[in-house]
Formats: sequence, structure tokens, C-alpha cells
Amino acid sequence: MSEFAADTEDWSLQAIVRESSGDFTKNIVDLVNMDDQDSFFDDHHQLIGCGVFACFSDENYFGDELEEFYKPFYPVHKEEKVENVILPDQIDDQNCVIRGSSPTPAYTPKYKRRKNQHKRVVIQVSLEGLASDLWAWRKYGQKPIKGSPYPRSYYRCSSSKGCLARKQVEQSFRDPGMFIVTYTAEHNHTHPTKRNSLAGTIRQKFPPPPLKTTQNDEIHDDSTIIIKQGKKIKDEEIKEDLIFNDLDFFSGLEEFDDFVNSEVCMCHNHNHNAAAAAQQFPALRSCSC
DNA sequence: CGCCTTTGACCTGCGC
DNA sequence: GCGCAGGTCAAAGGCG
Repeated sequence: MSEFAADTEDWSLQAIVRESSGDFTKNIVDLVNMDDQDSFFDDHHQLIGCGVFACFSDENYFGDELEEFYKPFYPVHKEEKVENVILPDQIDDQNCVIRGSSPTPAYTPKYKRRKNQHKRVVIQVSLEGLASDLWAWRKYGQKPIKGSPYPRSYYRCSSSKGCLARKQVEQSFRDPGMFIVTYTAEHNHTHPTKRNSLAGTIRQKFPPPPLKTTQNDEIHDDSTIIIKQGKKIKDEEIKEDLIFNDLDFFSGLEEFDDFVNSEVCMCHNHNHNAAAAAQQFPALRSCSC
């Protein structure tokens, strides 16, 4: 972070997010400043987000399944009533995605701290952005998240006793090189009293997931996936092995729905090309293997 | 020795 | 009311 923050002693949540999110925040600002922002907000009246959230809101492209998957990161749901929504004309480089602007409450009994009780800021950052967060965080939990191959890690601020600031980190399913970071509540101190010790080891904390494929299918290298004969795609049994190279197969597939509804499984296949395919075509992850 | 991560258990909110 | 999913606790062990 954060020559800016260091220079200005601005350690507010907005400043932290603004500085730690780097290029992504620039993208947010760029999006908000786009000429067609009016149509964007007109189509999604309650949407306060930007950048990546704009993508998530496009149901025509991603479908209901991915919408469900990304609910935790959705800035506003259609059916959800949200107070203190930041209107389009209020969005600037300091307001990227902030919801629930009620002040941080005093101590709340354990297990009572639930949704919408704190200010929440959701950003997407690269690995470098993740490592550039200089606040000291202590990990206090990790949970697998339904529908995601990646667990969510929970951190609390370790700089100051009694600080309610929280941080959740989850690897992006759509782009494993990016991380969804949710900051909750403000720090009760103006700047870090000690610095993040995680930066040097952050890569070790988010190793690529183990390679997993079906029993029958094979991955020969980073660019070739073989689906063995004998499976069915719709009503037609595969007569010979299918060999898929990169995304060309998917890009050229006209009846893609037939494919994703078939018994062919590529979920949890973390060959990077297959993972990219799964990101481009989220339905691929819905099989039950 | 202090601070950290890991991890299973526990608790709560929410949907059905 | 029940079960699930998500968030937190706390004990145990590792590391510098």
C-alpha cells in the first residue's frame, strides 16, 4: 500500500481499500466514469457496484447458477432491501462498493455479529494486492464455501486489542489469480501498530488446488483434455475419445447446452485451461462427481 | 515466549 | 421445527 495512505495518514476503510486494490480500483473508477454508466445503472437500479459486479449482474450471460454462487459478493440483490445504498452520483474513487453504512456497533456478544451490522467493503485484488495489505491480520477460521472449490479464510485485526475490523479472503472462482476480499467494520485505531507479516508467505497460503479429474478422463498436459469413449453426450454415446484443446472447442461449440447437460464432467479439473473453460462456462461445475 | 495457523466444535440466521 | 451454510471460538501445535 500505500504511499498515499502513508503520506496522508489516511487509514480509513475506504483509503485502505482504495490503495490495496490497485489497478482493480482504477478499473472501478474507469467503469463508473464510462459514458454508458447511465444505462448500466438504469438496467440495475439497485446495483451500486462496479467493475466485476457489473459482470455478475448480467444474468443473460452468467445465468442463475452463477448468480447464486456469487450471492455473497453481490452488492445488492433484486429482492433485497438495503439501506444506505450509494447512488450512482455518489460513487467516486472513495465509494467503490460500500453498503450498510451504519456505524460500527459497540461490543456484540459472540455469534451475534451477523449480516449488515457492519460496514462491508468487497473488493477483488490480485495476489500482489493481497500481499500489499499492511494491516496486521490474524487468521481465526477457514471454511469451505458451498459451490466454490476454494475455502474462505477469516481474519481479524491483530494490531489492537478490541479492534472489530475483520477481513475475509476467498480465491475467485472465475479468476483463480484474483481474490475476493471483504472488509468488515472499521479499525478502532488510526493506523497499523504492527505490519502485516503475511506478505512474504501469502503465496504459500493460497496454493493452486490439487488436480482432480474423473476416473476415466485424462489430462495429458496443460492444453489437452481427453474425455474417454463410452460416455454419453445427450443421447449419443461417444464412439471415440474426445480430445479438447484449450478453449477452442468451447468457443466453437454451437450446442453448448447439450454438452453441459451431458454426463461429461470437467468440474474441479484444475488444469488451467479446463479451469478457464469452467469459468467461461460456469455450468460445467454443476455435475455431481 | 509471543504470535501465528490449523481445525473441529459450536452457535446463529435463514430457508423450507 | 429442522437442517444447512456461514461465522466464530478455542485448543493444540508450529515458528521465529
